[in-house]
Amino acid sequence: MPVPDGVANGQFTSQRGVTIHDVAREAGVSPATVSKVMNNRYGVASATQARVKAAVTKLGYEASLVASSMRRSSSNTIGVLLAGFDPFATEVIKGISAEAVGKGYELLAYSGAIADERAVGWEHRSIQRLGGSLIDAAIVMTPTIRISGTAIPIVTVDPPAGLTDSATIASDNLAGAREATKHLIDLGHVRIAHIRGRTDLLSAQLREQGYVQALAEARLPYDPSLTLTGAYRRDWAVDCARKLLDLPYPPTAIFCANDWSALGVYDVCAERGLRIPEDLSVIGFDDIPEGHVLAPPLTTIAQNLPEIGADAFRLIRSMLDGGGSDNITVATTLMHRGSTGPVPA
Amino acid sequence: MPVPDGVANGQFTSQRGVTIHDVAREAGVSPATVSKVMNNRYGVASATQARVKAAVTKLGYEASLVASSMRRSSSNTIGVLLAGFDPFATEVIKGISAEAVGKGYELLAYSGAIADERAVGWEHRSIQRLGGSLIDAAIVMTPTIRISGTAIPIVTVDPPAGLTDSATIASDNLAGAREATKHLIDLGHVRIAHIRGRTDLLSAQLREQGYVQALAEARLPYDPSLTLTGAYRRDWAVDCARKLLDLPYPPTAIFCANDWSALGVYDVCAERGLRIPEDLSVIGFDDIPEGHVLAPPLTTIAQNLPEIGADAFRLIRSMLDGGGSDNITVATTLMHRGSTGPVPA
DNA sequence: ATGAAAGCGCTAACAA
DNA sequence: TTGTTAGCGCTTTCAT
Repeated sequence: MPVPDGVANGQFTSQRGVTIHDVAREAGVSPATVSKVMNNRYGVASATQARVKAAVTKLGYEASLVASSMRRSSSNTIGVLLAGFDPFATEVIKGISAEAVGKGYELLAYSGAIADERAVGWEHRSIQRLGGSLIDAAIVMTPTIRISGTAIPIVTVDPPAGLTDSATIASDNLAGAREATKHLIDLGHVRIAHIRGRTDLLSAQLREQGYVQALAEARLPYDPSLTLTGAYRRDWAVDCARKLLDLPYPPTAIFCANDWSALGVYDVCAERGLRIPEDLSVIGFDDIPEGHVLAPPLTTIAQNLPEIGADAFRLIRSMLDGGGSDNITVATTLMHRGSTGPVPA
Repeated sequence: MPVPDGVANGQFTSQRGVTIHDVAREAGVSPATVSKVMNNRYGVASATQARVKAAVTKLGYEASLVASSMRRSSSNTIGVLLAGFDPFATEVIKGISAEAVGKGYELLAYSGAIADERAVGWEHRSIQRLGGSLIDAAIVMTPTIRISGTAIPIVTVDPPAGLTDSATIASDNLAGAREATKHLIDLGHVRIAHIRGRTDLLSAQLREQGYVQALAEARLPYDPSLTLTGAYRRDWAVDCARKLLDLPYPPTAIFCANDWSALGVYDVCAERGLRIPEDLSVIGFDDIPEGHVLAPPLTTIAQNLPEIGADAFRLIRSMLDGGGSDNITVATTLMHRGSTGPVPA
């Protein structure tokens, strides 16, 4: 194994990188002066400035983010706090990142729940550990609990139920669910089932509510036996679909609270030889890539995840500038593909 | 706007969060004792321990990552350094994150190129700023330059040309390109063009090399006029495709260095009324989602991005444990979809 | 215009 | 068993 230049022993022990003291020594000035030059403060002779800059370039010095953010109040960095880099979080991050370009902030995505199994409360830990020094503000992705009493501005993406007093961004789950259900109604369906999500999550509550509203708006009867809990899980949805199809008067269409649940419905149709959409219409929510490659491709309600991220970034910036909190909702889009069709004759 | 508990004025000024001193005061001990309790050091009376723990819980204290990593040598955190959260980087991160679960490390993805326009050299800056204190090691995504003389172990994903002396992970671009070309040859094609990528990148060089090798292995003539530079860009590829099809003896198949280039070929076929694959076979590289929804869906060489991430994590861990550097190559997969077929009669 | 000194929050070494 | 001291790298007064 070749030794990189500048590393003495090929191992990476306590080597600390080049510090402000190294630059000061090289330039023959004090660390304070180097700091002034680095931060463009007034009161440094241009000759000294040049000497320091030369030393900085020669040594490849960059101020340690840790040390400077510890001393300063602001680090110019916005934190994105998440439990793990799942597809939802990463799509939102792409939106944050795109919006952040050229705005003068660095982005730092921190996944602090990976180390220990403390699943609940990771967001509090992450905020405490990074807040106030390393990051000036945080965008928290789908937290498990209410966050309160933080020292920095927080924007919550996909908030838990009951969190309306702080800044939040989420898809318009209510309108999306209404549109999904209305789509089935427009196709002539009258007996429409709903496989709902995790009832402890606000998103699932709103999607169910949208379903109920759409039925009411169309003056269609609401049959409680047609709503089962799939908990956003494919395996649970399989059970739900079986029960639904075993009903004496089964539904002709199912609105699934998410695409994973819809996949479960596909499974059951395959096992029973039911054709989609001829025998049963299926609509999902989220628009995951897996839905595209299904046969037929899944009709679903797409979330605009990058837009959620962009909104989150704009909101956190405005809060950093002294602006107030807000609760933002992002429009969804009906993706009419192959899994929904007219009611069977 | 409601005021979160614990924040005095509704604004988030210099509020610093709860420190070790607050806990010490609350428990009636010294900060050092609190530190010992937090880090499970021996030599603390169990009564004191209980008192400190109670104070910690009451105040919701978590040690500042910045302060502790500044004092310690290790922070237990692995950094993922990137220019921005693009699709390539995020897919790899998913793999890193999945592999990191339960291994006792935190993950910190830092995008330091967003703030200023210093496109080249962002990786050096990020390493200097975070290395040695905030992160114990770094996985650097597609750097623009050679990295050398770092104080911490570095693994490079998708390295630039000429970087073989340090730890690297990349797709097996050579074998993938060979397989793509061979696929076309097996279909009976003899006149196969190549729209190559950015010639300054190692990946593009290897893909072109694989194309040439496959031709040689099949004892097919290599015609330099059939290789044009698309620079991984759709618009450039459009020009390339036009030139290729205007040739007196045009190719019957095109191997594109990436899927974006293949999209450009699709554009040209549409504008000229050429059918894919009846009139022209097209194969790409990367397997981006956009390729799935094309008509016909794009045949391509899929990179196993999550596997690249997982390998990167494993390698960096082994280096942290004193292991040596390595150059790892990850297998690609031919995705035979609709855009390649037998040579036109 | 420059440098000395203090201190951000934490931990390791040492003293009591 | 506990507390005191020093210092990580940096920035910010405040002297000089």
